[in-house]
Amino acid sequence: MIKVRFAPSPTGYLHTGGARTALFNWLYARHNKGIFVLRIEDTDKERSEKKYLDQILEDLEWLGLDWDEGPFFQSQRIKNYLEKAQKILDEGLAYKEGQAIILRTPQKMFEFTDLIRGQIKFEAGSFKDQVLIKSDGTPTYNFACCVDDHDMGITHVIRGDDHISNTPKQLAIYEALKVEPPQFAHIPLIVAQDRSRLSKRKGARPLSDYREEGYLADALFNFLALLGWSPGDDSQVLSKEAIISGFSLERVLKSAAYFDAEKLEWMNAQHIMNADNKTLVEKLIPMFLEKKLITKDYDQRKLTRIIELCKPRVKKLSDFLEVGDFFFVSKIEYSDEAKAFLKKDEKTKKIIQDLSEALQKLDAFDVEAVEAACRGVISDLDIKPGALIHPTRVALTGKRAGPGLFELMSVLGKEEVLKRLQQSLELIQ
RNA sequence: GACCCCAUCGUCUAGCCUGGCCUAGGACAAGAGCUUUUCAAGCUCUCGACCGGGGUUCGAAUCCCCGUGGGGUCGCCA
Repeated sequence: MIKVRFAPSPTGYLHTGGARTALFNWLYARHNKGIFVLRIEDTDKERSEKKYLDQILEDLEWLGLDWDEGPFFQSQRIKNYLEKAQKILDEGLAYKEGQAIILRTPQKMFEFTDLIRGQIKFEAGSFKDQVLIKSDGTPTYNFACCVDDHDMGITHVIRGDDHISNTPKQLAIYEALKVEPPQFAHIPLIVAQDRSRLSKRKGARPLSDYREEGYLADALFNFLALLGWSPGDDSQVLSKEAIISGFSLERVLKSAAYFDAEKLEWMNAQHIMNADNKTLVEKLIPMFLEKKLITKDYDQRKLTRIIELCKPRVKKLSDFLEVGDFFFVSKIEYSDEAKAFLKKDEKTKKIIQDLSEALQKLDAFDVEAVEAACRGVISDLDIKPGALIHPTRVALTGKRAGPGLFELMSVLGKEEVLKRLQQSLELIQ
């Protein structure tokens, strides 16, 4: 049974790099029907914080990376590390320096077969003795990591390739522990724009940022999966299920990738377009409520229709607020640009008036009826369609761009449309 | 500096293992056009890469070697 783990340390928020490591572990587990373990490496008491832990758990859940075991906390396993270190000490493989226990690293060549990179060899004598237990009685990262990976039965350690040089040190520890090391797979890092390591200063953003900005978890999941892995064909927009079934370490690349936010935006737009309206409505309602665009007694059907109309013009969930806000406000705020647009043609007044009259007579206010009425006015006045459509759009929405006019009119409803047209007349001289 | 890793369009990548189907394919971005009531979406097209040099071979993006470039690690941090 394959068993992998994600082992973040709660000394900072989860960023895209960490999330991708977690994702690949999770995918490997799910693809192979294995187990995904979550372990919290909180041996650094100074820097570990509860708020980071909470954030990490929340972000993993949001992304959809559920764990089968844990979270286990290293801070609760200190006794275990001490015992294991004591045993190594008793066997004469380590020595003490003050309270610290230090492993005598054998001066030999260490090698292992990386599942992604193949054979990796380290020259003999390229590392010093390794501290196992620090003077304060807590284990070092490398030691706790080895003890836990073994105790928890981890079969595959999938981690960032910045850990390649930790591997020989850990091999030495496994040797001292007298246990078989797990298999290793070092995945390429996500790098900053200048190809150096991702950091807070260099573009590493907390996962929560993406969530708050209105990215769909599935879109980020999809995008992250495609960084360093590909299904082998040309497909880009993939469902979670497709990614799970296609995932393999053999198809993971060796070279680092840059996180292209623009492509993520596109991908998010694709996932929004593919999402069914019901799902979107559910996600959007809290946002609309917060912005006070709707009240608790909102009209579910109308909302669904609005979202359907705005869908293709939106990249992030938050964009729905800007694209579709005019549907909800009781009084349109005309921008200077919009005012100028309405003013520039004296015929506009007549057009709006005639249109109002034509619409007044309508019983049904569906898209077809509205369009017929508009077309009627257009031909009566012998004008180009744009001469009616553009000013009417501005009059009704305060914007020069947006969903199709007839569609939005029918959503707004007869009463509201007439009211807004009336309002706009005041602006037209 | 030492050790280790990596190297295809600006970016993400397919192809590399099992050499010929590659005058290198797709996607994002950019540009042009179509569609059209606007903006999007959609569709079509254009731009654009095998780091360099040596081998091996009838033939190399693919195999080998040497350079070069970039990156990572060298903590009683994780």
